[in-house]
Amino acid sequence: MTLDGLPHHGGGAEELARLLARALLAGRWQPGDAFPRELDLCAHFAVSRNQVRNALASLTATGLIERTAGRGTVVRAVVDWHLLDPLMSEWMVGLADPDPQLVREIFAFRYSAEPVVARLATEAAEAADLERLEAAFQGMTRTAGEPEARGLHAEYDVAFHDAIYLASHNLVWRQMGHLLRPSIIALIQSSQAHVHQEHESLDDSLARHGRVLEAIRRRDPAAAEHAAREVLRRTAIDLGIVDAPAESTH
Amino acid sequence: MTLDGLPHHGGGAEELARLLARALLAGRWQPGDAFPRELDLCAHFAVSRNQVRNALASLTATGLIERTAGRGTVVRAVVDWHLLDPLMSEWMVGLADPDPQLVREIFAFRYSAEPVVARLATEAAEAADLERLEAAFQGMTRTAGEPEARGLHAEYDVAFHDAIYLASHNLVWRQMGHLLRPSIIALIQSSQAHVHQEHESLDDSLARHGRVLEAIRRRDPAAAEHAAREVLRRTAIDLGIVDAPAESTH
DNA sequence: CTTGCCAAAATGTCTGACATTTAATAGGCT
DNA sequence: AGCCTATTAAATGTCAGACATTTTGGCAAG
Repeated sequence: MTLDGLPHHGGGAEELARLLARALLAGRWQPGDAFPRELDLCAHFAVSRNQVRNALASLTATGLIERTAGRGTVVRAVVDWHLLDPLMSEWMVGLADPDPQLVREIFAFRYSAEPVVARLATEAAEAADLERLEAAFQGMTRTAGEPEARGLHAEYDVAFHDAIYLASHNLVWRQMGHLLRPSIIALIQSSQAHVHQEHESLDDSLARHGRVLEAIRRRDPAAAEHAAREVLRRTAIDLGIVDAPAESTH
Repeated sequence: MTLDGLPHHGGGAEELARLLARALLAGRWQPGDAFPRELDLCAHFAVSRNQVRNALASLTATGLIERTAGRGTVVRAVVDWHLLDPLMSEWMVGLADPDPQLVREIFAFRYSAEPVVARLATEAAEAADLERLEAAFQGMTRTAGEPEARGLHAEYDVAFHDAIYLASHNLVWRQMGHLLRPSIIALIQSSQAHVHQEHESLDDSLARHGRVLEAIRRRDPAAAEHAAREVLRRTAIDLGIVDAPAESTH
């Protein structure tokens, strides 16, 4: 419950918030646990109480902690976290050891949502949206298989899926593009672990992405929905969420 | 651009934030406009700079405004708003004159999302979820048609749809229950306006809700998806988003 | 055993001064 | 005139310290 082992930081309330948030996301405290007091944080990080209070305000706003006058600060349960807050997504990316349960939940959401969004995109996409999809797909193609461009490839991957959400032209759906980055970053970290069938997997994934693009361009709702689901099915395999390609396509 | 006409308030930064947020949501300022300065807000509302800064921090966190040292505070565009932030939903409920475009966007989202969520619910619902659905549905039935219980009926309506999201047992989907309250409150305000075919509409809506419950209880994914879509189709008519029941059921 | 009071500890608030950033402005030089 | 620079003004950001408020627990009287 102490704050031993937390790294120091350069400066600024934002970075302090990020640091504490990542410790929380990594499971450093359990739900219901007492969080360090303001003055202890001030002392440990050598910052003013202002900075600490600002940082804690961010954690409160994202549902990570709950503060009450007189009682103190306690850590909230995972179900109370505001997973759709952009700040939260920012804090999740590059997390060394993300909670596999959380990764699975986010993926399950995407698996159910993205086919619908792809369908919407066939109806709402305009020229600019198609260009964005096209550019992202070509970026993916260009960087595929180059080991040193792994990060860049992931960025194009994020851009591709984000472009689908944007193409839906719905204010609510497009908010959820934030979830993509942590989800996809987790994917490449996971696939870095098991280096099995690297080439097959990538080619297959690329082809499936291409079919989504094509379906949206043809404005074929059923095909887009199906293709998006196929992309995510491939991703599920690579993430190790489903261990075998034993499932049929329908 | 001034703050004439803004009502005063009882006290507390939360209420001040709520007040300013509602003014923003009501379109009091245009995107890109300059927002009042801290000291002006202090003077107008007779509160300390602390309270003002706390309130503005909330508005910043929800993407309503953007602040930069030296430049000031400017109002952000609607596409930058964090519509999925619980605070935002709280601020939206009971808004006197909600932006019809925004209401339509939120409804379009629900129309595409809830059928999928209902399908998930058939697979993931447990006993407690069915009880919650059942209780909400019976509450809706009990309060249907009673003019003085209009607000209570809306609450049961919210509870019913929220129960669907909860029954999906997915961390991301259940976050979106927040969107329901403003959406459904807008509905009853709208239906208060045109008092056409009050009884028919309510009976029909109730029956469609019942079919969702039944489908989830039977664990019939296709039926649940279809029934949820039918509920929202009814709602679309009542909201005046589609003006006629000219569309076929399939 | 209960009740009430008091003290300790935590977060919340206020105030005033100062720091920093940004934009506009005035001035001098070519 | 035109341009570059230094200054000023105006806004948000930060700090430090004292004080207020809320909650909890202990202690003592009944």
